[in-house]
Amino acid sequence: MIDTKAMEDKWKKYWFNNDTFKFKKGIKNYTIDTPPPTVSGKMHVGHAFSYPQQDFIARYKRMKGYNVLYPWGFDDNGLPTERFVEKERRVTIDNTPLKDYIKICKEVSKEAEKDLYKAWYDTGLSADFKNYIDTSSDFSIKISQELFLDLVEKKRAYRDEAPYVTCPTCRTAISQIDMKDAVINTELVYINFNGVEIATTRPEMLGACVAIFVNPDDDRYRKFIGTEINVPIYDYPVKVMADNSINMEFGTGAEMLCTFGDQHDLELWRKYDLKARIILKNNRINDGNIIENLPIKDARKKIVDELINRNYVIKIEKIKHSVNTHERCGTPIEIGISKQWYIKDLDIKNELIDFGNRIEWIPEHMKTRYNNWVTGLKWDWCISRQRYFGVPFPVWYCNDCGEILFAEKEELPVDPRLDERKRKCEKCESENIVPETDVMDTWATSSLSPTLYLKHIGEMDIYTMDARFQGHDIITSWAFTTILRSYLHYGEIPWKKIVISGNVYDPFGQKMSKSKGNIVEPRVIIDNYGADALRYWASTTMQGENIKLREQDLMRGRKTIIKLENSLKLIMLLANNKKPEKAQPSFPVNRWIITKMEKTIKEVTEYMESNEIMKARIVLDKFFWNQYCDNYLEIIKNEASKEDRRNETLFTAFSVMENILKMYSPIMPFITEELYHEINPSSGSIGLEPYPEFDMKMMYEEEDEIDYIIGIIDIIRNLKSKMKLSMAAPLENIKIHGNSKLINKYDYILTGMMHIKGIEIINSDEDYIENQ
RNA sequence: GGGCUCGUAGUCUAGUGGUUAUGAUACCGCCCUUACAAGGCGGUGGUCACCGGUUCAAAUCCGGUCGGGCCCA
Repeated sequence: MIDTKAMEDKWKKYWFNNDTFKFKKGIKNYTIDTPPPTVSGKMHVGHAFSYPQQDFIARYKRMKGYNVLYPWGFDDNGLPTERFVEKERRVTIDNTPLKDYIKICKEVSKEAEKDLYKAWYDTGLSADFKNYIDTSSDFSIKISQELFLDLVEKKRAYRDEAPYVTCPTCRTAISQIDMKDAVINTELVYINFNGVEIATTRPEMLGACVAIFVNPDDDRYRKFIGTEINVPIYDYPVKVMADNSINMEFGTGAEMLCTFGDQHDLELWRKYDLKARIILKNNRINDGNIIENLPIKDARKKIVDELINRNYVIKIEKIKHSVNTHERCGTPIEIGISKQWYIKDLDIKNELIDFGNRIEWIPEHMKTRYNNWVTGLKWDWCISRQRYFGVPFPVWYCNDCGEILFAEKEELPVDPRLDERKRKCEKCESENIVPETDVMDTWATSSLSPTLYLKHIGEMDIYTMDARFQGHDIITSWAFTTILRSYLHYGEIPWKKIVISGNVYDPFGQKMSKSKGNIVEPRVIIDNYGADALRYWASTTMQGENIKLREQDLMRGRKTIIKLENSLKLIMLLANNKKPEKAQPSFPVNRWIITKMEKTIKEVTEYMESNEIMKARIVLDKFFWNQYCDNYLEIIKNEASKEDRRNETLFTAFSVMENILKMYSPIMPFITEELYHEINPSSGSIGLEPYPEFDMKMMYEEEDEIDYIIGIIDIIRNLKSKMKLSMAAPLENIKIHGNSKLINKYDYILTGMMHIKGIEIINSDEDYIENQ
């Protein structure tokens, strides 16, 4: 049996050394916006499932004569990389100078890239691995900064002192994209607010209270609306106000509005243009009264004790409560006020929905998620992060007059934090200049992937790529921000098509996770079954559907590899290892298999064109296993020994085999490359051969006749099976009832294949066999 | 709470109005046959989640119920 590992290594090397998959721009181009995997994680089986799905299309399009741009990249930018590096090297920004910190981040991600690179490379992807990009490289920083300046020019990027969402653990601003809901156990404290009873989950924010809110339909509080009452302990007056969004069922139906307890506070604060009392900063509360720089938990205890002492607390209730948290670390978010950079997008929701509509979504219903997200946007996109490893803002500030100073395009990439160049304020000539110390959100660079890939090869003129492949979990981040940036910079859609892949679950439909211990590594699958089998498995589901990882599905791929190998071995054997001369099909059996093949080519091509890989593969499987192997090859074991039809039959067997290999090659590139070269030793890669074309002229009317004969064969097989005979056991004398004209015409097929010694044919409307 | 999606043999899955519901896998029986036992041939196995409606006709369309999954609050 074939040594899968050696074979795969051979062809990977061949493709790499021959630049087989290098893009050369032509007239018919097909461009793919590859998701750059993040270096902070491992390649998991979800990747091993989704990346082959884009490779199927890349390889198919290449064989269809397109010049395919299938680039490769790594995302090693931003907070995920910082966390990864801090864990690997035990460095933090507190014990490392910025310059060294950045250097270490680069080093560690370069190392991680090497391992990752191999993992992806081993799945047989036909991406241009020689020529990949990094999102943290000078090249990427330059483009990201350039396009940031473009947004500044277009008045789309702005800096503002405004409420912002922050993660106290990561000590940085985050955006709506980075938030996730979580249910936590907490206490609901009922406080007597000098006459009005309010309930709050955040009593520590009491000193930040700027209003009391009730529902206008709430009879209990109607008489208080418009009046002022004093805040307990702090003893200053706040107004009682009414808003429909207040839930009468929750707590007492009356809430205190603090700057800022949660997002709802912020919404009402904006709506009614209230004052701010900021007492919470960096996870600590400082109210200038009874709490001096205490962490939230301690502050909460202190204020509740104080309220109890002064008899303000009515009761305390334990509840489950849903809060916003930072997705990456799980810490509940805080809302503060500070200066941040934003990209303005709330005013173009309609345009963004329209762009979404102009892109083909596969599966289509995934567009709804995008639409829901865009419709539900509440904040402009905050792109500044108080972190260190990322794309720096090309920005300085004048300490004297406050002017914002932007870098010139010529000096990009630039890192104002490290850059030594002297600057003067353009407005007041002051030399008292300070750099912007924030870096950009990773999505601010990832959202530019089409630009990064195309600029990298200097082909921006083919902008609007053909396809983006990605997971549904990042529709609201990567897909959304890419569409947004594409709209803002170019006024063009980023791609014509977006293909969303599903998730991988364990055999019981459970999500794979470390804690459950049900993680399977792609490496193990490749070692046990081969990369082709892994890819075959990835082709067993419809686009966008989830998949369960089950051994038997990998087995099926493995079996197909073996079957392909053996079927070629058989025809080589029949041909004494000599390639037959070219011949036109004239004998019925050959015409039959060619007709079946043409039908298969037509169907497979149609399915490949519409991204329905699974259906294409099922059609091909059926043709290969049931028609070519089970019937055609069985028949020609005899036919190939007859001198007059030997060459034509073998030629047909080989050419059908070649087309089978070609059609399988996008899914199983290794075994098909191997076998194709066995037939054509001097040929180039099968991945660059033309895909089989449907030819109407190759459809022959013998098809129905042979189909009928195969029906008769099935009956004989059934008979032999019932008689517990081997298929090779001779049948002495049988009577065949059926279409005598046809059976007579093709009796040589029946007798040869089924080892029949004596045959009697009786005309009948019904097909059946009598054995004597 | 809102949205999306799924529910078809033990398991996985195809099937968007029309014969007897597709295929894989598992299971059972037979066959080592001049490629392949990780093979071939044959077979068992289904109230198409439930209720109602539209229709000559529903797994399929519509409404509801129940149950899973995901996304967003």
